[in-house]
This record gives sequence, structure tokens and C-alpha cells, in this order.
Amino acid sequence: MGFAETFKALGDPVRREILLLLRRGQLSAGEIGSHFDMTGATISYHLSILKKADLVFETREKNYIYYGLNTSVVEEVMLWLSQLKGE
Amino acid sequence: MGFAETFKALGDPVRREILLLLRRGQLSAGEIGSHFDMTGATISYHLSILKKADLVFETREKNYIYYGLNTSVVEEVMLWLSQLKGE
DNA sequence: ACGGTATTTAGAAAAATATCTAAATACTTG
DNA sequence: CAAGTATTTAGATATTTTTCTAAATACCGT
Repeated sequence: MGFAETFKALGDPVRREILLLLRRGQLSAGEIGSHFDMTGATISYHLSILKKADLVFETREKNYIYYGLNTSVVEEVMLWLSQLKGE
Repeated sequence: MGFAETFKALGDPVRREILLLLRRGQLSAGEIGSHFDMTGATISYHLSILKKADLVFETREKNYIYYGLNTSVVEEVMLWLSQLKGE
């Protein structure tokens, strides 16, 4: 919701890696998990945090849940950061 | 040094507030601390994390240590984020 | 409805983080 | 050099976060 959650979500390297994976398009939870040496449960936990932070959205299809990047929130973070540099 | 530390540093609300305080110019550790309901030791801890993340620099003068914003690292974070959106 | 696959939830353990108090360091000035 | 102020470091504690295993839920195809 707020910046607090979004910045916190971006603070974890696994979650940033997940976001990078999603640049090319949506991936299922399983496909995301296959890129990491962690259990599906852990990936699910990270996805839930990214979702709470509104950095990703999910769409359900057949037996899968696909995750995609929410770039508008990325914009908002950049906007917050931009107030730190020059006026 | 790397993004890991920088993003982690940005993940804490107290540290983000400190960065906002520094927009207008350098402040001593004590001046920064006076804006928060925390001990100086805790503020010092947060400043050390911001320093490790290269988000702030310090300059010593007389009896004080002044902290200032390092905007170039803010730029780098924005650059990292920009790869998530578009192209 | 059943069996199988995908994903999440619950609960617990381990690791990291934020905070405090008290002590140490650093610097300034008389 | 001693006293005073500013800041950091050390050590302890409480909280939060990350991760796992095991169980639960959800959805598909036969």
C-alpha cells in the first residue's frame, strides 16, 4: 500500500531478482521458483510480499497463478526518490 | 557498496526520513537525532547503515560530524528501477 | 467424484534488525 | 591536561524477517 511496504519489499535480493525475471512477461509461481534454490513455500511468501507492496499482480489461469510486474508502482518509487536529488 | 545494501537501507522508514531531512543541506548527528524520539545511539546506528550504503557522506568539523546526502547513489537506484519499466 | 499437480497457509526455527543503556572515543576549550 | 560536549561502540533484548516442513486449498482432467 504505502511506500513503507514497497521499499521494504524492494529491500530483499530474492524479491528484486523476481522482479527482474518478470520484465519479459508474466510467469507462474512454479516457473519463478525454478530459478531459485528455495522451496515453493518460500517463493510464495516472497510473492505475497511483492503483491502486498503492489509491485506485482496475479492472474489465475487453469491450474496456474501467473505473476506480472506492476510498473506504475515502480514509477511512484522513482518519484519518491527524485525528491531527494536536486530540487 | 552494492545495491543490496542500498535498497536495504532505503527499506527503513527512519532512514528514509533522515534522507528527507538532509535534502536542504548537511546536518550534524545531534540535529538529526533531535527530530526523532530515539536515543543518539540508535540514530548513530541508522547513520552508519546509510553511510555503508553510500547514501550519505560525513564531514567532520569542530566537535561535530555533519551528514550530507549522496545524490549520485540515489541516481543509481533510480537507474536500477528504470530497467523494470519499459524496455 | 478421484487423483494429480500447483500453490498457499500454518507453525516452528534460525537469522537479521532495531532499539536501549552504559561505556568508550573524539574533539574543543579553558 | 582536565572538563565538557558530541558521537560512536559494545552488549543485551525484543521484534521482525526469512526459511523450512507439513498440511491445506484450489483447480484440472479423466
